Amino acid sequence: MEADVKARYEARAKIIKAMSHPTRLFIVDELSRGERCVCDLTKMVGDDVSTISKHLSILKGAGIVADEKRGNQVFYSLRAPCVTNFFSCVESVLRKNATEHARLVG
Amino acid sequence: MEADVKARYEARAKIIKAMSHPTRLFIVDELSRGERCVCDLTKMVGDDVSTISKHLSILKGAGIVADEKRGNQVFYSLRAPCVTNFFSCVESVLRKNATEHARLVG
DNA sequence: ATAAAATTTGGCAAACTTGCCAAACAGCCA
DNA sequence: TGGCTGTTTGGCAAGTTTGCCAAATTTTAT
Repeated sequence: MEADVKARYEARAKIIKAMSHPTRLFIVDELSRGERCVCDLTKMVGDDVSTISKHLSILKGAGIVADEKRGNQVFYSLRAPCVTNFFSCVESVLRKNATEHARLVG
Repeated sequence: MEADVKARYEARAKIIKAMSHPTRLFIVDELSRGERCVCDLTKMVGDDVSTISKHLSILKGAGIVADEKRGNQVFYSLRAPCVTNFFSCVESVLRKNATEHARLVG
């Protein structure tokens, strides 16, 4: 594969990779309902706040979320709401997988 | 997060994770144009055939592609063509990132 | 049977990811 | 100022992913 084509797929993969973690997917789903501060997300997920902060910085680095500081809180919001569209496709794959599995098991 | 909710996001993440590699993304893109044998994909990507085979088994394990053996070749095809929809969103994020970057650099 | 072509599997080292803790940093208020 | 709350960063150990090679497997052809 030529270097420029490869670079293109690497750039694309970086964005998808940012979504490829259960916690980050949960965060994206939650942000689709409106902005949330780090403290809210931390309470919901239940991991250490430093862990949540790092997940958020990965999403931000990919350009998927935006952050805004207000007072001593940081609010995150979806910068690319279209990522929400991934869910319906993913759900359809999961349903198809479940059906196939049921068929094989009998 | 409750165990069942967590399991749900893990299942979703597994599918997105399967797409989160440049080579696998290329393969999905290529398969959107029709089925391809492992040998075709290997030539296009230029990695070792065992590497391509492993990427394909990850995509298959996620339920994204299907395989069919014909003669001594194995043909892969998209089992979940909706994953192709990811690309337009990813491209829009990349464009937005590029614009933002240009703005910051001046 | 034997060989050749296509694909998968096992194994391994290098690189990357994850999630916790502790420490640093920033903003607010007494 | 000092302390408090909210967030980010550095560091690290454990786990995961990647991509190559060599070996095994499967199918076709001689």
